[in-house]
Amino acid sequence: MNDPALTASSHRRIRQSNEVAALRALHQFGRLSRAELARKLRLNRSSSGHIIASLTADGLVREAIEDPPEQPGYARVGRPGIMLELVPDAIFFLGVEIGVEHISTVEIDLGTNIVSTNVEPFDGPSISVEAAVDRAVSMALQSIPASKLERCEGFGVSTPAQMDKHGLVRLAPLLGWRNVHLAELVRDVLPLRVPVLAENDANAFAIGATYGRSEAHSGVTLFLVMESGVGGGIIIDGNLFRGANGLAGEIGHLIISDAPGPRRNLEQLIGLETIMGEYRKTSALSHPAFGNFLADVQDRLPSAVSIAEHWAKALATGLVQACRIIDADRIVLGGSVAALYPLMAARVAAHIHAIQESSFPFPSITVNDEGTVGSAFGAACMLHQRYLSLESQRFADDAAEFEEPEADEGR
Amino acid sequence: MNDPALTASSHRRIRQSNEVAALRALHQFGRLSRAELARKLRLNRSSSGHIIASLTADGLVREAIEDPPEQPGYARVGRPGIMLELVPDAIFFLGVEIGVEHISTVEIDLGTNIVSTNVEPFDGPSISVEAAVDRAVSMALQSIPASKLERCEGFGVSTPAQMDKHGLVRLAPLLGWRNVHLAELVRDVLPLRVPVLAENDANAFAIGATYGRSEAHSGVTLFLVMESGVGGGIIIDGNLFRGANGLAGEIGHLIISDAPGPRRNLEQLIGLETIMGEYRKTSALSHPAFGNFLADVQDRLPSAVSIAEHWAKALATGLVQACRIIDADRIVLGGSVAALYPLMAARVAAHIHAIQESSFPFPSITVNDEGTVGSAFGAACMLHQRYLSLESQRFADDAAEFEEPEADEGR
DNA sequence: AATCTATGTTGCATAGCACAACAAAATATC
DNA sequence: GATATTTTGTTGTGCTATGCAACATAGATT
Repeated sequence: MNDPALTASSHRRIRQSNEVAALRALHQFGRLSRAELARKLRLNRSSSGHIIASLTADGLVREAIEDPPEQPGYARVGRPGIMLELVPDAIFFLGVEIGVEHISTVEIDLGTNIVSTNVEPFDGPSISVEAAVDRAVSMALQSIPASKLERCEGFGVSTPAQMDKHGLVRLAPLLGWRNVHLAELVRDVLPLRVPVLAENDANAFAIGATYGRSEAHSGVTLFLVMESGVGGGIIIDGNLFRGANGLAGEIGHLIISDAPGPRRNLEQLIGLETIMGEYRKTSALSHPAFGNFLADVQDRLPSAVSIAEHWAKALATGLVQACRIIDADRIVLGGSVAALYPLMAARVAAHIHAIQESSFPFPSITVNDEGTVGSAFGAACMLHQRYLSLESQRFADDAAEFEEPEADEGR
Repeated sequence: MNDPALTASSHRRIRQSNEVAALRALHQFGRLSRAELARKLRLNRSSSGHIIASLTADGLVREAIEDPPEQPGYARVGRPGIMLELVPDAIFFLGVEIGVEHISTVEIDLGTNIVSTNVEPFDGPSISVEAAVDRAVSMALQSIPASKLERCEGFGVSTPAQMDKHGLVRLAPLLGWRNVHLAELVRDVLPLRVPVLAENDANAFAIGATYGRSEAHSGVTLFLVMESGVGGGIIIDGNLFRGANGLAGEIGHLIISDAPGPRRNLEQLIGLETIMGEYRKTSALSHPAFGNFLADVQDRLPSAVSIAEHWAKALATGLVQACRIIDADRIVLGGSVAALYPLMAARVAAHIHAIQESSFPFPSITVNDEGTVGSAFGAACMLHQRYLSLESQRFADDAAEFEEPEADEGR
């Protein structure tokens, strides 16, 4: 019923769709002239001009002041186009991550540049949802002057929880939440009437790590976040693939039951705690850090290398299993444990080769080195993505009537 | 560049998009009045009327002659609408499956009804690609009168092979093919200028089993085909998810390495050959068939039950692994081995419960009882789906200019 | 029979795009 | 250096599909 493919185009919709396409093209390619835009969007130069005029009037696009640095060989015949660009500070989006031990907030602008961040320690398990939301919202708004607030166009929350696409948390074991409507709670507290989205932290991280990257714009990206827990997310053609319950890509709970004894899942084999638990047994240091472990691996200390070898094998097994099912184009590793991968890449590759049948291709593996605010950044990106879509607030004139006149089975 | 989301709507595009939406709505809901259609498509009754007029002129839609059977309580106040329906025999699509031991062909109409089928034995491994294609095409066209040929709007091929979305086969181990452009070969042989698509047999089967089913229209469906081999396909929101190499859902090659010794993949644990190999050891019959095995399981013969129990456990393990990654909404089992599932459903459920962590939901499992032409039917459905999309031949007037003026990175 | 309600059709208004023509700004050519 | 060439941005016109409102129609309701 609400199948977007079944919804008709109308007149307003055409313009909306084309304005959105123009904004996305500018976001994706940086700077374009009207004529270049027209070619990319397969429409007439005159239409392109009209659309740009609308967007300029709205303050979202402007003509770039300085000329692009004259790249050698870039001189083309004909009248040069006037470069257009998004106005970065036209609007902004906020993202917060309510973690177990900290809350992080991020402000990004229309160009998805990080404007400011804020990280504070936090004791998740001992604090109620309401208090956590209060804290997160006030942290996010803290550095925003009142005059700027109205330019906020979205608020995203990420947290380690199973939740549906509406932001209803079914279960957050690490925080002790159950059946709370996180997105609603945020909407209630937030002194702004902007769209609010909530998402699982690993999914949000995956969005943040891929959003705007042209590599991830098409194809399948499997993203892994390896900390004490191991989460994951799948990005298909630039969009998060949530699955039925938002659990798609939760690769940490794959069963890697090579060893006899109790079943072990991937998280228990490649997570930070396992590594450090093993490492502590062999390290000479009294309070070894992960950095010490990395150094020991680099120095080829046998005890450390042995731990890393087990890690590499388990990781390889998990990735092969995942790729048998989703056939990814690329794998991106994130989280602090990902720093171990470059040291072990050859071993992981060898294990992959040994495990999987030779006729299967295997995607490239890269490491993501985002800062500590990756998940909050991703939450903010979700709203940037939404703004650059037909669900954008900019087209909210008739959205009020779209209040689902008929029952719909979700998803 | 060719991101469809970046392609602008133009005038022609509006009408095309709305005609397509109308056709899809009629296909999905069967019969609708103009007013109902207008509501579903969120457009004005008058526009709905215009669109229907176009489609009627094209012979694709007609007013239903007999009134719908007066369902009790269905009498509504106001002038009753005139029911519209697709004209089933306005056009048709052909699908062929080039299997290892047989070739099947199917003709379907605009209502995705099967008009005719044709199955012949075939010795795949000993025959060249060209000969196989020749044979398949002539079988498909065999029963079509020449006068009807021009109403053909698409030709689909399915075969057990790894291939890209353009129909370029990388490898077909069972048929001994390598690096052949299957879709091109068919286009060359086919005496029709219609779209040709090729797809892996399991993927095609998955499309056929879900296409037009409202359940599969949204959400994630994991489809398993269990014969001597075990293939699979993933349908997301009604569309096939191919992955990077068309291998998404190839769950048969998941590694289920519980037992020590050589690695065993799922196919080797739950495939028909394994079951029958074990069964032959215990059966009193000299040439036992799968049906005998099913009967023995039903009769609770210990030796058969033991085999089935191993099957159930391996299946459960594979399904849990798959759902950890794609978080399916539903699982559909197909192929002849699927007949074993109803007898073992409780055991499979018990294993699933034992294997996976309790906090994870698990989708429903159903059995698909399509005939033997499922894969050929699916191949034909792919072209039906294409026809009911903006890539439809009906809009080919400008498609010729769309010849990719600039390099594009595929996918 | 009169009223009500929803459908299908028709005429008109409007919005947005394509097209063509033109001025502008650069390179290419002699 | 003057002219031709190429490409860009703009402007005016025409077309097309939708929206809107009015009306006739066909059944149910009273």
